[in-house]
Amino acid sequence: MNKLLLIDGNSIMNRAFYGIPDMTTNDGRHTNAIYGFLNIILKVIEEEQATHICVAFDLKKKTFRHEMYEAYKGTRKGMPEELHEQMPRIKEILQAMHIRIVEQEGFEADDLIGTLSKKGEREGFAVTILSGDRDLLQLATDTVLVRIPKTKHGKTEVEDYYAKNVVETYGVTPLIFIDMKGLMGDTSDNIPGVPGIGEKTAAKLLAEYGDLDGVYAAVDSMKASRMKQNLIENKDLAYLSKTLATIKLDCPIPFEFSEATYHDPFNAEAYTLFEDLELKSFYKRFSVEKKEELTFETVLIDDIDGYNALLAKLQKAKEVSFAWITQDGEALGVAVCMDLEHVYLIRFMMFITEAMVADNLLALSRDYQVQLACMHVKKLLSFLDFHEEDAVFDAGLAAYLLQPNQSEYEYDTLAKVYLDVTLPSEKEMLGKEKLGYFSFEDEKVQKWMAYQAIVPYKIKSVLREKLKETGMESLYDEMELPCLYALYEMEKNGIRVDGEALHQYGKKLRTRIEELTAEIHAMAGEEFNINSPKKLGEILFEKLGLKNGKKTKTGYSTSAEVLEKLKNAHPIIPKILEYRQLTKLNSTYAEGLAGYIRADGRIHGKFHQTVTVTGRISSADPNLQNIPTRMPLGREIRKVFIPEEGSVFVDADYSQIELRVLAHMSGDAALIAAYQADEDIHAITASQVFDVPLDQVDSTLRRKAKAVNFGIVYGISSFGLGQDLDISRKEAEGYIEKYFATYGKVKEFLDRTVEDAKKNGYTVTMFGRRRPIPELASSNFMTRSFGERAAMNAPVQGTAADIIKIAMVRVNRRLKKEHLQSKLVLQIHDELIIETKKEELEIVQKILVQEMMHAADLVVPLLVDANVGDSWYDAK
DNA sequence: AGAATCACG
DNA sequence: ACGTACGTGATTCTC
Repeated sequence: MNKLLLIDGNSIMNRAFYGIPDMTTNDGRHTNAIYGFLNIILKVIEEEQATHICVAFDLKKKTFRHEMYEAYKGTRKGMPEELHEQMPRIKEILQAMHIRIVEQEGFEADDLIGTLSKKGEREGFAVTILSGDRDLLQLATDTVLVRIPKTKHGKTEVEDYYAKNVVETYGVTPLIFIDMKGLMGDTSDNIPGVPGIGEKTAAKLLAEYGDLDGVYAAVDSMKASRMKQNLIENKDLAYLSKTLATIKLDCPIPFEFSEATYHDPFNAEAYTLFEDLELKSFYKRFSVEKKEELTFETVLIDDIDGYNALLAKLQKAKEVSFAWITQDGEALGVAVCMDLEHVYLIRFMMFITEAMVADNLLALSRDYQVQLACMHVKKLLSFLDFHEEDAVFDAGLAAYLLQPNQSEYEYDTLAKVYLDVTLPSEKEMLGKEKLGYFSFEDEKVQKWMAYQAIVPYKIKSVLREKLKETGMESLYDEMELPCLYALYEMEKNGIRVDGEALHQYGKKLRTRIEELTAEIHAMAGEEFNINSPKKLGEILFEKLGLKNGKKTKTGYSTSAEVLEKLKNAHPIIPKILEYRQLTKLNSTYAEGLAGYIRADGRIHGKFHQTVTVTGRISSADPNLQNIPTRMPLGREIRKVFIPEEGSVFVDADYSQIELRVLAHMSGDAALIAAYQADEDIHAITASQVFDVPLDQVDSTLRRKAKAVNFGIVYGISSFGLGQDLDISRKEAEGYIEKYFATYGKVKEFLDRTVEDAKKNGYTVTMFGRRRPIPELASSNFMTRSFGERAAMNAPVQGTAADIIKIAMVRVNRRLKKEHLQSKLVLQIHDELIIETKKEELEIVQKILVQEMMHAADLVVPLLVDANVGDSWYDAK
């Protein structure tokens, strides 16, 4: 039997748009609705095994029913621009996929679907209607199925309705469903209905009187009530609503279903559109061979003569790019490229050893003046002993500066952005394949290796050019590229951890956790998983009946913020708070860190340079930038981070670097004066904002002022500040106004920053680092507001990040140049830690403090606090 | 895979 | 009227 699928294009696009987070192509075109739409319809097409498909759309021109509504109540809201721009694109895609589009001037999509469904039924199709709009339920019959997709916890589930299911759910038949809409209205569909009548009442009335006419025939005999009054007063509205809700079944349809067969959707034409919109998850559905847009020849080098001949050519080349091919920390070979026609794949083996090739590559840079390029230099340094002076071009790093909001910088992404070429990703090429000696003979593996060498070769000049254009060339050459070597040092050095002490700490925690678990279960009267916010919420707010079920998203919030307010409501609350704290310390730190201690007794975490949008470094595996310090018990962990024998830690951190940067960038005289006089900035702010003489500022006022200062740096909002200080929005508003009255130039600076960012699409730090903020162009208030706050924060946070990068580079250089054995071990955003040989303590501490203080020339001093200790705990 | 929570700057 | 502080990463639970 032929299956006809009728899709309500507008409503599904709408659902997809609001259900899927924003997605854009690299050049900023929105695709979330298209993506969601295709996902839903392809899923349904597959389930239904549809043979014929029509997608109906509304045309822009207003229809009769719209006009009736607008006559009733103002103008209908248009769709947001981000959705609007996706409409022509989805139609283009459907066309390319040979899916019939139905549009008729003067008719809405649901009228067309109604008509088509009747026509389909008459012609013997099994008809399925897919819509996000419950209005369409009136079309359900014994054979016509109406399917309504719902997003539940991120997953799309589809509700199915035949006529009998409509009766089960709403208590009325699909035809009477229209009358029901007439009575109850539908806010999402802009149908007014009769005031005071909702789903329950409407169903009751219709069950009793049959239909709308029946209700009104009997209205006079009803006993006096508010409802009766409403019915009588709004009779016209009820009938208007019914007309609004009635779907037409007699539109002209100028084609036959034979012209709507579903065939060959994943063809070459469709592929180019999917590719253009970067809808990668659909690529695999296409069987068409991908066009090879990067043509080159791979040459396998696996004998010494071949290698020597290649090496001779490389030594005469001007530019060479390469990729060190590794798996699980083991090097297999190297891909090399010195022209656009060939990629040489050097396979490590008996006579072509890794060490030899590594030496030869280093020599290319050092002895033959060859300019080298590759993708992720820091990852290579454990194999190739490049130094800062070698100036190997890092395509990934350059691409990060140009677009720091990208999630990764692998060859396929770089090729798409800078060459407009779509290459299969590593995952697509290799899957879960394990590489080995014979992989060099596999064509796919060869391609994968080759891409990693040829992509940097091809894009290097483009990246250079763009860095110049955007004024970020010196940022790249003088800050980011050298910084990578300092970061590598820290990764290589690692930090020593006392494993036994860590174990003892964990043991102490676990003992207390067991006690707490028992106490909490006893108080709750049952055993349950305290780690499950869902279960915990049920226990607290249902079983124990605690009042504050206030914050919800997918249930009750049980965050510390909420629990803190309930502290005195029930003795179980403080126990839970303590339990939370201890389990966090145990799993993330005590147990988590233990797994990272290597044979050398040290933890070698990773420092990522191309992750944050603002220019900061991030730390992972493990994250060493969020080791506890704020709470005493958590802070204890820092005692297990210790220097090796004969060394101590020197720990130096900037004092309020972001506020100082703000003072400099805004040029605010009051703020600058305060810092130049080395005043307590939070106390000064308190005195100004709260109109209190400086000597009468107590700790509470100072704390509040500190929160205001933080708020300024974060892109102040009265709501956020109010939340943080637990005061009213109004009160917070007052603080902010007073702050800006005191520091007028700061306000000017923040306003100017947002304005420039809106104009340019990005913010800029003192050192030229850009952060794109596409959210500023959003038509969505919330998204745009976020963009504004981010714009206020980015130059400040970013400049601070720039400054400490400069300091790191200079400190690292001096340690090397002065042949010191001390080594950088950690960077925590405004803090640097050096594991210092005791005999070098004096000089190293001086170097660290001096270089940090003078890393940037601001109009206010950059103050640095330094401490020495036998553990991280003691050095802070 | 994503949400909730919480550790840091 | 909209519903929020900026920037990260790890763990656990839930789907």
